[in-house]
Amino acid sequence: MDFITEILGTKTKASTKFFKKREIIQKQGFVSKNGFYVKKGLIRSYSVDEKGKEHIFMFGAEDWIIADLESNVFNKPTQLYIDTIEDSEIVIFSLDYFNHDQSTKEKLQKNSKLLTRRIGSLQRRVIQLMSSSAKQRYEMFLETYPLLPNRVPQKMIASYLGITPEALSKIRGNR
Amino acid sequence: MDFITEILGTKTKASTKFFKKREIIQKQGFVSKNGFYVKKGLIRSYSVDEKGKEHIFMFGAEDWIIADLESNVFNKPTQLYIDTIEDSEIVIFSLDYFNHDQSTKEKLQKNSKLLTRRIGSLQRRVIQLMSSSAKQRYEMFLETYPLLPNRVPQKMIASYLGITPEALSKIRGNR
DNA sequence: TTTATTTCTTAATCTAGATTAATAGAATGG
DNA sequence: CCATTCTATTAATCTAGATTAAGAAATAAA
Repeated sequence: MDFITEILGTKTKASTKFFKKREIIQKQGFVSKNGFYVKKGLIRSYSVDEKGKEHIFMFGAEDWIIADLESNVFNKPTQLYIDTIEDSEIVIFSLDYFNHDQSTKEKLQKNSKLLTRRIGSLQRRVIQLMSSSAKQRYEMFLETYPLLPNRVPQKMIASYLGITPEALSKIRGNR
Repeated sequence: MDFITEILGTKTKASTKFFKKREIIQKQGFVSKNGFYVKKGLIRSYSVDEKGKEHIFMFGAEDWIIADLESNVFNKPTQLYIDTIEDSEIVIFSLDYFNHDQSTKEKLQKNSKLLTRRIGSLQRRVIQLMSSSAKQRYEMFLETYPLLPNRVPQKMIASYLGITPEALSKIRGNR
């Protein structure tokens, strides 16, 4: 049994779907009600600013959950696009799930741990963005996600780091 | 009954303590096991980088919870100091609470909502840091926390925004 | 394969915000 | 109350990273 089933339970009507590379899973502008569990493949969530520039919020490889909780919680249109970087198999499930009665205590506890972990990484990300240089952030990225650079184009890594592809190229070339 | 008691339950041995302005509640370098609920007053969590510069991660006014979940979850020394900006009354509680059996389903659900909300704001913060100028971030800060500027010195707002006091002064003076 | 499109690199120039420094105003403490 | 220490402002200078532009390398498509 995979990780998401363990949390959601077997009775949940979460549907599994297959997406080709570059397919859009979620568009900016709607209220987001679903979470996406990556069974296989690689996806990303990103916002697009007024100037049309993309900012990658998160990568999701195997066993990760991508969701726009900001949109779901505050009930406002999502700022995040979600699309696939590789052909992917995705489990789509309702984010309201844990607010309903179906869930058991055990599952709720597992979910709490999951959420807490996510807060932990976001906390670190915020502190990093505020206090580290682009070079330091790139080095930390490589340490934290050593396998991603093989699967993700560099311009997307730059976007995740909050810098331009040109700046990343400079850093990598040690200039 | 206040908000934190509602979540923790009345039987929990959470202790309430009083702190004077500028007292340190938590020091960088230890594994953080406690959360801090602000009953009255104002506190902040912040990291200090290699150059000795402070970066405010979060303000906590009445009814907020401040905690270093990154430290607690990954069981490593906290990067965050926590101290008081005003004289404060703080409820100190164990972060492991929700992993134990004492909690009820209802309380776990409340806690999940809380965590989800926090993820929502952190998400927004990350996207903002990546895609908005200092001026835009300041304007959004004023919208989101209209009451804080009356209680927080400007240099701390600058620190929260990820800029220097000089830069904030420039922005405010419209230069 | 050849062609078209996207990605990466390099270099020149520009700019938001950092740094440094000096002054004035506000808060704090004896 | 005055003296000290913090906080905010202004201005000059500096720099990390943005922008612009162009060519090279890699991918995809035909």
